[in-house]
Amino acid sequence: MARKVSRRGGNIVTIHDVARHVGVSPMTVSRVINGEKNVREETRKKVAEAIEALNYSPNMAARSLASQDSSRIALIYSNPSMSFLSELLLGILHQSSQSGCQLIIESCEGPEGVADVLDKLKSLGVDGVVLPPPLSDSTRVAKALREMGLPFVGVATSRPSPDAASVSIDDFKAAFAMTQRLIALGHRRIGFIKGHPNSYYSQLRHEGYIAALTKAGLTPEDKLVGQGYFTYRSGFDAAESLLMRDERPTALFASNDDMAAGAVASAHRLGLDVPKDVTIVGFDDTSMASSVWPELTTVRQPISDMASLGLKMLLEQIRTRRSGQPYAPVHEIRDFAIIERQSSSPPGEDATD
Amino acid sequence: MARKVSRRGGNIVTIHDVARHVGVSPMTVSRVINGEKNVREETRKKVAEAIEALNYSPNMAARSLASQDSSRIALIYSNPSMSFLSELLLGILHQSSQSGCQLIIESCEGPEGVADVLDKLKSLGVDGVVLPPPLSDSTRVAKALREMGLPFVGVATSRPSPDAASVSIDDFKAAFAMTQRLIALGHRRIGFIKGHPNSYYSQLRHEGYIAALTKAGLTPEDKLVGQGYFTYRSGFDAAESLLMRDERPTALFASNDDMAAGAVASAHRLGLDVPKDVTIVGFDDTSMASSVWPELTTVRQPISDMASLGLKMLLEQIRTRRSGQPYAPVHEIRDFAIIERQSSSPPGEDATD
DNA sequence: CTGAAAGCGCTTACAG
DNA sequence: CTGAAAGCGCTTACAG
Repeated sequence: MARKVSRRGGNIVTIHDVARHVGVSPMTVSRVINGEKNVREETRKKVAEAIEALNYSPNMAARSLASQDSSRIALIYSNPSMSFLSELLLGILHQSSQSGCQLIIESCEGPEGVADVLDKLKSLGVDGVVLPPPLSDSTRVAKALREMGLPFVGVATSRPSPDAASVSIDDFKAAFAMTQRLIALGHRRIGFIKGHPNSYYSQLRHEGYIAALTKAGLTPEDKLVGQGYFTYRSGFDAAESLLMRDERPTALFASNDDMAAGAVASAHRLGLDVPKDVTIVGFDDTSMASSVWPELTTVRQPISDMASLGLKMLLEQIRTRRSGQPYAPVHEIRDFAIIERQSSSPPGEDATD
Repeated sequence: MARKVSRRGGNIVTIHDVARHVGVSPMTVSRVINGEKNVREETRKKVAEAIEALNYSPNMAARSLASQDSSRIALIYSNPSMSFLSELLLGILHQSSQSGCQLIIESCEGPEGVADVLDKLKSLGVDGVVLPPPLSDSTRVAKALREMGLPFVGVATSRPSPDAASVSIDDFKAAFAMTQRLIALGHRRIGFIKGHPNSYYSQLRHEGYIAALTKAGLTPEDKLVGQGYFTYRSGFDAAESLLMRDERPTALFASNDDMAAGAVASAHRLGLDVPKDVTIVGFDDTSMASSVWPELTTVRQPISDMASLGLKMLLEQIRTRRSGQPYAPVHEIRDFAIIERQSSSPPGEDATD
């Protein structure tokens, strides 16, 4: 019975092998695999055991060909932080290998780049798009996608498109929580370094900072707030002017890790110890946060999980649409976490013990 | 003729549509797509035009199902730099979406982790493995894979397994070239920060530095060499002791970017300007190099290309093996590039103009 | 140089 | 609750 060996040398276990092993039809095995309900419990169990015993694993190609469910998903990105991107990719890949969808990655530089990439996606027959920041916040991109009739999901968006799915954290709440933590440590003069002005989540983080200060009975002061642009250099510069004030802040909250790292460098250059002389905290928990020294206390976004969930939601959306049912966009909010590392301590003390 | 609409709502262009459009058989179209030679030039051209006109793009699932060529490729990694990983992933993804192979990503922590992951790969029916550093340098992992009979490729290996494929740069030559560049700038007292002692490429880079010095008639001095461990902190510490010497080096060559970034921070803390007082250069061109300020002059490895090529080679290897032909492992060497940024200049001058 | 037939491993749509 | 048939879009292995 050299059935499997006809074309190929190997001996892959197929759904037929499992079926024969149990004494049922391939159809029943298929049902078990896909978790359909109308299978007798006893049958299901026997099939499951056979699957285990034969070490069967479904052929994704066959499955997606047969079910016509082979979604081509594009991930388009433009100029994100590399470490952000890598976490995102990890999550996406994890999910895509499970879902058996085909992934296409495209980078688009500049505003014209986006149009070109969108054209390309169309001709590639893409079924859906994953959008990381800053694209996920672009109303222009959202509009274009909508006009193309292409489903999409925004990952880590601060301004989710109302008619598209999204996964994000609550930037306001996260900045609020981090500021509260700083206050709980005993800090009263807390500086803030804003991100790029055209980014909405930068604004949300700033507002979270203000709100926490206010709630604690502290007065937010403009002179304790510096303008950054999410870059190391901008964090360096902003921190420098903040730290050279007569009444130096005892803590600095930079609204991303690159700026926080720049702020640490600036403090060092001024002869200040971190965290002994000044506590410096970041936001995002990118690899930068744990690369520099001292390692940065920061707010962690579970990027990888968010990306994985985002892709899953997108796939469901595509399936729903295909079946002709109406689709109600889902906006998921994931939990953030405050990660304490060596760059923070009570004012005037050293956290590294 | 509602053929395509039978099961699905859409109207995907298939090989049959193209065939009908041209007036040939699907087989001929298939041949054109796969670049087979036995097709008349005229026919080929007409088919190519139809493909263009109909905007046809082959269905990967069908293709890999029919050709039995659907390879499951695993990428296993352990503790690499995130920015390295993201470049690698980009390259791998680019290639895998073109080749239509299924990608599985597994992280393995620690030496036991590797064994577990390998077990998992086996039960998953993986056809080949991509190995980034430091796994790509592990003789243990190579041996285990060999015993499992699983083809693999090492990406950015300094010590390629003789019987497995690999893609790398010439670390010795790259370090040699960077050191020569420093000498050409006018530096004579050039310090070096070594990487982790158990890493072979760290050693190669050190040897390249020594060789360039020697070739230029300079005497390599042990006291100009510091021991690092590839981390920011270790670069910081090593640079500190190097820069506090009486005869301070005018340039520091750190054998990766994280250490170079740490060295810059250390210089700043000592009140030294980079590059005016000391030139500091790195190696790898990870995102760290362009995140910090001043941005780092460094050696670029084309990670993404290397990964993409590596996967391609692996796929070829699998195909060759399947056809029963003998496989001769290929070791590809890619070109590196010296990237000049703001952290280097002639001694005593400022490069940022 | 070109094509008709059979098959890849799975699922959909029907029957029972 | 279970199964026989047909088909997903492509390629392999033969013929001519």
